[in-house]
Amino acid sequence: MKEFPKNKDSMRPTTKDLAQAAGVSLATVDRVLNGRPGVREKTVDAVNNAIQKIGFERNQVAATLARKRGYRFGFVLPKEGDEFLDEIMERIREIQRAGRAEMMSVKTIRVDEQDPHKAAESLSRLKTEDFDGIAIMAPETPQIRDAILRMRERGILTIPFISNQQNEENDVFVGIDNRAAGATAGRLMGRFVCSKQGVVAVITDTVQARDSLERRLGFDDVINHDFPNLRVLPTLETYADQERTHRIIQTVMASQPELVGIYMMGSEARVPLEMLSQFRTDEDLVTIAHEKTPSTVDALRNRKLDALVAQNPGHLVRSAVRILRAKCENRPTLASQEKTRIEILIADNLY
Amino acid sequence: MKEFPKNKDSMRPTTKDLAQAAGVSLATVDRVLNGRPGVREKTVDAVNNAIQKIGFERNQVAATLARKRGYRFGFVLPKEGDEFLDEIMERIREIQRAGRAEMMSVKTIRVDEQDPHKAAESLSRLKTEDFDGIAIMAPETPQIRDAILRMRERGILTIPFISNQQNEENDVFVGIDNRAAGATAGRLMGRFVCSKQGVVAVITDTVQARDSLERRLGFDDVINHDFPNLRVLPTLETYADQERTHRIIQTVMASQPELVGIYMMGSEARVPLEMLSQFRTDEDLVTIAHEKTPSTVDALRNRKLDALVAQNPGHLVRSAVRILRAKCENRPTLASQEKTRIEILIADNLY
DNA sequence: AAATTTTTGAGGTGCGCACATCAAAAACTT
DNA sequence: AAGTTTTTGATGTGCGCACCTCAAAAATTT
Repeated sequence: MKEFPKNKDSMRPTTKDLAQAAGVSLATVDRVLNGRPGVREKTVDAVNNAIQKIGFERNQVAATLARKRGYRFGFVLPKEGDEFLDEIMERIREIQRAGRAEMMSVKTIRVDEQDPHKAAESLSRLKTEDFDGIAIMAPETPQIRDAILRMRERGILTIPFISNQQNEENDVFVGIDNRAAGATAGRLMGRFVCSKQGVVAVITDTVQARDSLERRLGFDDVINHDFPNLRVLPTLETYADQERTHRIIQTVMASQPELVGIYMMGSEARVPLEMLSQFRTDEDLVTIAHEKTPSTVDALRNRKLDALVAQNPGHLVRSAVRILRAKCENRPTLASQEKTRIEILIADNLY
Repeated sequence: MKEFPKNKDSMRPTTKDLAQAAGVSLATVDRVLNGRPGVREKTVDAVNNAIQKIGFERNQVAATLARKRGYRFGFVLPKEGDEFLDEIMERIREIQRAGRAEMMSVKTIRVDEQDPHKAAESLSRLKTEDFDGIAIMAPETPQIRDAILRMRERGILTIPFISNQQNEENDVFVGIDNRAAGATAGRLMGRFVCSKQGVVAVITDTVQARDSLERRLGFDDVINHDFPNLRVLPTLETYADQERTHRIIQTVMASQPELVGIYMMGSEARVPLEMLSQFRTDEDLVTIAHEKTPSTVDALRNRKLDALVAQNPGHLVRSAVRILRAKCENRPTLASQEKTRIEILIADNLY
């Protein structure tokens, strides 16, 4: 005689039910569910059919508990960074604290971005035994691309983080579409300038980075297509150097009387903003920058900046972790949740 | 002789370690952790001190598994709704599917918004035994407020969802600051109009809803303060009636030659947008609406709409669930994650 | 001091699954 | 047909905690 089910929720089929439905033992169910070897294809099919038939879904809570060692993820980040990177790291710290209760540990690995060889070497030191998955934010250099490929060959799960690596089939990528981000900045610029004739300056750290290139493309697309009254100057590179930034801004302000807008295209707007507030006399100059950081927020509040095109650092970090975890557990993700939005921030929706 | 720890991760203190550190039994630890009665205050303190001392943190994975009946949450939603509500429901469906694997069930309860008595009655039928927590989206009427208070007295965990209920100490509220949302719309309107002289029309379903009132306040704030060239007309109410919307828009277009902008303040922009595309001749008319829905997205793409001020439905739903769950598990939430952002959408960042 | 109440301890059970071991059965080889 | 390999089954253990019962100990009352 069968026992009564303890409650309605417990009606969910378990591995035991699955074994029975498939006509195999629990051991075989385990082998199939966890992809262990030594099972005939026929048997695998039988189990999979039974999964469909009874609507079995693995209880991830029980599975995680049974794994003992929870999940261990890593974030590879550049050693030197700007305010935006600080935000990212703060969010990683948040998830480190929150993850403990859910048997998840998160570590950061800092690599030297300036030296691709050292960076690649750091990557090659990462061991399969220590990580279930790694999110990598690194510029696109041959050394690093190779290092990532070798990591994959070693069986480490990796996903690109914020800066995309080109030739990968991008089944996943945590970050924004930089071309669309540039287009967004372009349209805001066009609308805020208000059909005045004029020129627009574009400033960034370096156009070497693919992100910068893509943003510029998107920006130009929109301006050329929809705002013929504006002319965009060649991109000015600061090389993250304060002196140089100073000179550049001084020069462009002096030599371009028709200047109506400045687009700070890199993720480091702090220094250009400082310079700008020294020179700025024309209250009508439209300024747009990227990323929400203490200095951009401040500038937005003080009307030194008109708009910000941003990606949410907390979302980026949590999305990376969710995606890695889903991959480990062989689950799909919620596409709608993992698409990182291009946010527009003005003084009123700074939250 | 002590055994070796199985691995580094298992070094996390367990309830057993806690019991030892506090000098009490496992049973007492359980009583304290789960707030069961019959423990002297002194003992409770001893356990809490030990928690601090050894850095104990309950393993939520194990706790959830041991609870057997996972978590059961509910969403109270209006019976009749617009496209925005459709989006919300779609996201609830998503989380229903995803929640199964994590021992979480989510149900929706539709109530008649038009009839506060019936709505209140529906609420009073909800039982403690069936729900661990409920998110409530309902207008602010005395009957409903009472019903919610009585639910709380019955010991049901509730949080306001999207439409805030006034006099609550808002320790939690899932939704946006509508005043800031209105201000955001106001600034976009002001900037997009480009210092032209003119009047702006404001359309909504009904100004009865607190959301509408607050948005209008924020909108007026910004326009009055920063855009003296604009004059905002009294709010036009459509009562969600197609005929009436038609008349209203026809009238305002005909009687206001200086009309430079229209702010569609409610979450139902579909009908006004349809009407507008019939009448609109002036390409310079600036139009701003709320919420990302099929019709607003379409309008944005076709340049019938200049900007959208929106809240992300998926985020709202997931945030509500995370908050409810955290409350059940007596955990804090990540403040940065649960603050719903006021999004600005234009044609280029529609993702 | 005895009776009563309150507080605590000891111990067990099971959630659903991962992971391990060993033996038995089935499928191929020679 | 005997041996070899592959596949499957039976069975156990434990992850960390919730939840339960019963008895013992401590505190309080009479």
